[in-house]
Amino acid sequence: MARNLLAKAGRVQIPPVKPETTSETAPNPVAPAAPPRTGLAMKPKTAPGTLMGFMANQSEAMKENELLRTQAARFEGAEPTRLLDATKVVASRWANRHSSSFESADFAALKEEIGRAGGNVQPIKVRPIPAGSTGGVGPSYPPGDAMYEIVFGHRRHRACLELGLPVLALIESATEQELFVQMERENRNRADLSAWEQGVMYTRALDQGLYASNRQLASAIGRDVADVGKAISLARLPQAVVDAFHSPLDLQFRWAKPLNDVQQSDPEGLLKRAKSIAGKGLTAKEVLGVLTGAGQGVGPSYAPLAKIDIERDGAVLASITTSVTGQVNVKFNQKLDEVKKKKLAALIEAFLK
DNA sequence: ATTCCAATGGATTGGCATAT
DNA sequence: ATATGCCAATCCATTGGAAT
Repeated sequence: MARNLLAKAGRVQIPPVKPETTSETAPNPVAPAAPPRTGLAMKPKTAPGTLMGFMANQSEAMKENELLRTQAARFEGAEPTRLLDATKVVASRWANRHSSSFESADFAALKEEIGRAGGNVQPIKVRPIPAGSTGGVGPSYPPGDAMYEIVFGHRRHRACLELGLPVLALIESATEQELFVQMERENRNRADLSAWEQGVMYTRALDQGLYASNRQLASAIGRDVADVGKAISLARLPQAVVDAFHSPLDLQFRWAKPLNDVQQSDPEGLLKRAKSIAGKGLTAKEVLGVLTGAGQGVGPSYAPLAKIDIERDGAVLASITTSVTGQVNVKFNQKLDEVKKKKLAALIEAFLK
């Protein structure tokens, strides 16, 4: 399993990434997450056995040459961390952060921490935007006015920007695809990017031709194509459907299928229901239940989620619950003897006919 | 020119394992 | 209990070559 993943990653020339640690400080010419990859030079020592075998057959001179190239490549395009004017740093065009990401308690805590420290201790990563070129967003920048595009660290940058502080950044050149892959990996390693945000990022990359297919994209970022597909289908849901949730960040991977089933079978009904509950303060699961048309004879029956209690003299004897996937569970709050169980089985059988 | 067929690539689905 | 990651099986569409 893990081997499989490594093989995939190796094929698309992505060196293993170890998560950044908070102890990292400037200057650090070697980006931990992104040694530039150029041809053979990027092959790590931990490459698959086939490569090891190949290397073993090289002459000493060739091996030394290879080693030097590898070392040189690690510094190629890399610069030490520097304090940059936060206003000279822009989000990349692949930026995937929804505005809610900057309104959460998490972000407030991060901002406060950065404020206390007088800046971000853990550097963000940026790449220079060539003067006169169109950067990640917006128009081109005048020559002489150095601008940078964020590879990762959007939240840290945003915090510094709002606090009026300079942002500590590691500057490194990167191609469009490298930028995308690094950004995606960093975000996913930090596990703070929602399914929907991931989908938006992937959708953008596909729409702009960065990758030709879901499969190629998934392979490039070392992810399963199934999960990429789920994220994308969430991101492609109509805006009204996304708006029905308190925040798009509430959308879960596993809801992609039920929502898309309804989108296929009853698009008008879906939109109607979505608009009718927008801003009503329902929980995400309740929204899902309404959107999937449970109990309305429309589309697949997913999740009416409300619990039904069967009571007598004020005591709950049994209750019926429904899972998000539509499984109905009946729980008895008392023991049943064999006779009653058999009777129940017969009742259920007759009921399901 | 048309039809058939196999190979290939891409996407979806459902199930299982693991983590939280 | 739920969310997530991973995978095999399956379906679908496209492509290219062979046969007619």
